[in-house]
Amino acid sequence: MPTDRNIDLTISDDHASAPPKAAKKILDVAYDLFYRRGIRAIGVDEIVKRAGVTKPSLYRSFPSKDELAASYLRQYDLEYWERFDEAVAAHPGDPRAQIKAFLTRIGKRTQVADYRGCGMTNAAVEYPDHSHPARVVSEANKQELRRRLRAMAVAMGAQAPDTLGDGLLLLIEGAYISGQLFGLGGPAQAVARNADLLIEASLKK
Amino acid sequence: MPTDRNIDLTISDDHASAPPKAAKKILDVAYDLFYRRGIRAIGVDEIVKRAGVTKPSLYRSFPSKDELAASYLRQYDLEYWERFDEAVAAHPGDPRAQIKAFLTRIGKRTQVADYRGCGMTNAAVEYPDHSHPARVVSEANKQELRRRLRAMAVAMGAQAPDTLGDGLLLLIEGAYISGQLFGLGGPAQAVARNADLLIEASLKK
DNA sequence: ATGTATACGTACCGATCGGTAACATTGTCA
DNA sequence: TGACAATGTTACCGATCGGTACGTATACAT
Repeated sequence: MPTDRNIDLTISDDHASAPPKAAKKILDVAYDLFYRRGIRAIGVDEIVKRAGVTKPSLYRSFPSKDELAASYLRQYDLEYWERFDEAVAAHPGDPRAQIKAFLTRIGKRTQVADYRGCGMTNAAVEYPDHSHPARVVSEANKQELRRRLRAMAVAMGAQAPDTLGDGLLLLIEGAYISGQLFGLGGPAQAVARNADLLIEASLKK
Repeated sequence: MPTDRNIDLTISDDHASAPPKAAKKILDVAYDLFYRRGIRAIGVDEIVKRAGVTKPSLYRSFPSKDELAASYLRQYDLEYWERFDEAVAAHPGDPRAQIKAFLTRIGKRTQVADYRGCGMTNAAVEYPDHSHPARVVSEANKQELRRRLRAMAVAMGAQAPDTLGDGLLLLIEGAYISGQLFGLGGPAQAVARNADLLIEASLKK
């Protein structure tokens, strides 16, 4: 009875057999390690050790560490938009409330010890080279975030929707970063309030 | 930005009196490399090679690579507050104009290819461990930034000065990060405009 | 049972990591 | 001239880096 991890996965994963594939265990462990401690800081040896597999197994499922990092971010991307869409779905037709819900959630998440910010943002900082596989995923995620925020600013009827959308993006990125810089009681807890203030000022007149 | 800091070295270089200090060459090169490509990404071998010195020379001047990184950030800190104080000095007694000047400058600096954001912020992302020498310097710098922004929000007569100060910090950090994420035409160019909007909204009533 | 394909493990690779020991060379000042 | 401090030279350390050659175990269809 070696592993009790990933039991939650079996909920959607039916059949009696279906042994937990090495690739999934590797990606799960890599996700956690890469996010919490950084991609460059984690070696493949530690990943395979914590995943209970061996190195060749990793390289049969992923062509390289860089591609494993990109896979981690693709998974991150999926879950990111799930959270985003949840905030959107909670307030249909009310983009201002959607933003507020999303930012309130971010603000809350930053108020925990050892908060590590946004995996996408962190990866971009770790890899300045625009051609790095991980950075490609990260940049695409941020472009999409910008697109959505600007669209919501339009829907809110902002005077200068692109400016407001970008302002919201700046606040969000600032929350991610200052969340991990300041820890509890940091500026990130004020992100939703400031965003609402900014929205208010951008709709005026 | 660190491009002009080597000039004095080449011009005033030795012959006459002082021998070229290895420590300075090392720190100059490390500054440039650490900032542009990241601390973890740069090995000591590359630093000494580019500095034209040898490894023992590095370790006679700096106890470790981590301490060299901290020294780089201490230098960064000095230049950071120089720039900040320039913006302040340009508008005596007018904190709102000081902020605007500082943010306008940041917004401009982000609009260049291969912009790499804030060295302090980047170092904190690279080293989540709060006890890391580089991170210690980084966190102190950010605490000071927060302190100053909040004080300026008070001076501006904001309704909730701590909230405004923190909001400005979020915008600034967002500009640093999105500057390196989006490159030219990114959201960071709107930082000063959004800050002014936020200030306006925070003074109202 | 047997062949076959797939999954996994043992052991290893060369390169690079941060860091050091021991000694030679240089410039400056007295 | 002699002494000192700073730097250079060469060679090395153990650990870890990302990555792989190659043999072994298991599953399944025939």
